[in-house]
Amino acid sequence: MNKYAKRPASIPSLLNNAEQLAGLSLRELAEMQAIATPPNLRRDKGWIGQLLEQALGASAGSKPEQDFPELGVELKTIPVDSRGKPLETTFVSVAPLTGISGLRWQDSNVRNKLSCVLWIPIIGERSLAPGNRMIGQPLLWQPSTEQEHLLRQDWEEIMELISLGQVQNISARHGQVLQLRPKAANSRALTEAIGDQGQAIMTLPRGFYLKTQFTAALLARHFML
DNA sequence: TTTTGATCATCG
DNA sequence: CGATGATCAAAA
Repeated sequence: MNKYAKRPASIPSLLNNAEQLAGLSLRELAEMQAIATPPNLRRDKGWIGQLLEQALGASAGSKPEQDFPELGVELKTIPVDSRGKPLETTFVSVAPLTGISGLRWQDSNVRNKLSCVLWIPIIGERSLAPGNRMIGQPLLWQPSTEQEHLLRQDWEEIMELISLGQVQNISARHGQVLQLRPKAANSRALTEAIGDQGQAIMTLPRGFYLKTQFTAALLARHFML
């Protein structure tokens, strides 16, 4: 493993590359990549994700698609404590707020992104400096039948409310495993949505997030193997 | 401005 | 002390 990471040609090779990173601290990986380690994440909230993307040869930059489109794999880092429990909900994708009539689960961004995910746990409490956090054992995951059913139910319920102009009445409590929450740099960043009379309104952009209970269960299965 | 990567700050 | 809602930075 060096700083000139190649795009893996296959899923097994990607998984193998990820396994080679397990046990390293983020500082060690950053040094191998010749990337500076920030003292905290206040101004570098995407640092961990970008570090792993580069190390594994993921597509550069921001795209609404998967990180490894030719493999159909999405890369996600997930902060966990020393017991492997997620510290945060996991962002999945921005929620479409307009032009959603006829949009089906099968064609949704949420399903597309979650169809195959390479999870990389990052072990370390918030108090731990980013460079001292450790890379955990990766997990290649595809939703089970039950998991996909839960995701679909939540997604369909939330999308129906959005299409009915109820965006502003949806709280993060809707849904069992998937939640809709604001996703914006600040409260002034607005996007178009449907109002309760069917009119166009401006509102905060929203994102779909996986609840910690869901990701915890998903990781627990792996850690117990 | 919107997408990516997320963490921060506060409340019950 | 976990969940919810708010917010941060970079790239395109």
